[in-house]
Amino acid sequence: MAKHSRSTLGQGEAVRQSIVEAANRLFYHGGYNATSFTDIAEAAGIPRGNFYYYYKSKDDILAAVIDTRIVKIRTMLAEWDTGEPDPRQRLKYFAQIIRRSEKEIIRYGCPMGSLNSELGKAQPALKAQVKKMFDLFIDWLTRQITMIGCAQAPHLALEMMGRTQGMAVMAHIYGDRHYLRAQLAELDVWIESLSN
Amino acid sequence: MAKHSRSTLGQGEAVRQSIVEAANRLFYHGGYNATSFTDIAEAAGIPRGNFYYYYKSKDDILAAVIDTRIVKIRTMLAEWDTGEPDPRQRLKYFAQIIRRSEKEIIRYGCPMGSLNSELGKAQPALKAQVKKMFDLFIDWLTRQITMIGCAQAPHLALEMMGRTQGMAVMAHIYGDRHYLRAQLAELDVWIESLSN
DNA sequence: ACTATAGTAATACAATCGTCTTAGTGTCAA
DNA sequence: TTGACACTAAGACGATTGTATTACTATAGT
Repeated sequence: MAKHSRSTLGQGEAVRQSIVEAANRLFYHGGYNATSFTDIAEAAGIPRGNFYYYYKSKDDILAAVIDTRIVKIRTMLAEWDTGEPDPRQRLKYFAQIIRRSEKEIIRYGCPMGSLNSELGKAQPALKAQVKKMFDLFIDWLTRQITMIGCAQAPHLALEMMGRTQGMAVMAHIYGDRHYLRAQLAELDVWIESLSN
Repeated sequence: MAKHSRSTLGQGEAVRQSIVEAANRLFYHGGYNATSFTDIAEAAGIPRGNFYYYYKSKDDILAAVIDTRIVKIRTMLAEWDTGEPDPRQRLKYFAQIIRRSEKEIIRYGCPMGSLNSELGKAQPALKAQVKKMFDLFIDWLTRQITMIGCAQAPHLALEMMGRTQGMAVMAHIYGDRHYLRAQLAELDVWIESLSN
């Protein structure tokens, strides 16, 4: 369909990207196992057979999906680090991304948590990939809490992450917007109460 | 293999039960979509073709699995209700079942939460089934908290359930026994602090 | 002894799965 | 003009999916 593609190099890079974007969305909205090659191909607008040229297995696609998610997360956290000096405020940014994706969380749960739920059971290699995303957040949270001056920062980071996972699960099950908001408000209070 | 089965009626009821038990275990340990008819048949020790006699679809099996889970939960809660007069202590029983299934939760996550994660995305009929299990707990928790005399009991029930879901997710991701125990200890403190 | 019935065993079925191959297109450097 | 190369298009591949049918065995009531 593209009339004249960029000349010199890598016009297929756009296709590669559209595959990953489609897969990312489908994995999130429908789950990994429930999403077929055909689904991804259709969503990405390429013929099914053309797939192997870009990714040689479904696991490969997942790896690519997770890699781009990781890059996005890293970028986001880095922006917060440079844009906001107060670690406590940074933690509130973290809570803010949940508020911002309220609708999607209610519909599909947490994109990281639900992926882990599915892959963490019997696919250890894929689980390790998913864990990387969590590590990113946990490490960052730990750093912020340490900067605030709390002892037990790693433990508190896990606790905070656990809270968000819990509220995502419950909001997903009950489709309850108000519960989610109330929990997030309490999370803000919790953040405020840090540094004893 | 069974030499002489019970005479009068329903020797197939045992088979039915073994199918549900096998399916329950496999759905929990491997996930619903990742578990095939063949897997269940093998685990239950019956030929694949014999399946349709008992359950006419995979969804039917899931429904049966959830039904037996619901019966178990209902029984357990009823036992607590009759065996323990103090609602606060009953809530601690609830926390106790998590402690008791520590190993499985770390390996496979919460059997209810992970099922919802998988089925809640794009299978609304099955999601509704799963939600029934949560309703059972939420209603019971609400009743206990009401008995204690707290205002906002429904909200607190959701919060407590959310906490347990969160810790289950995190414990599953990080395989962390100590985190789980610490969180459960904090949950006990939280229970103790109820009734202002 | 006969028949209805409950349950077993084996397999057929179309559809779809993830994977892989092959033929062909268009573009650019030499 | 040619050949190399990046990419596209179509479909074959065997395996497995969930579903369904059929023939068989054993038993129990009459």
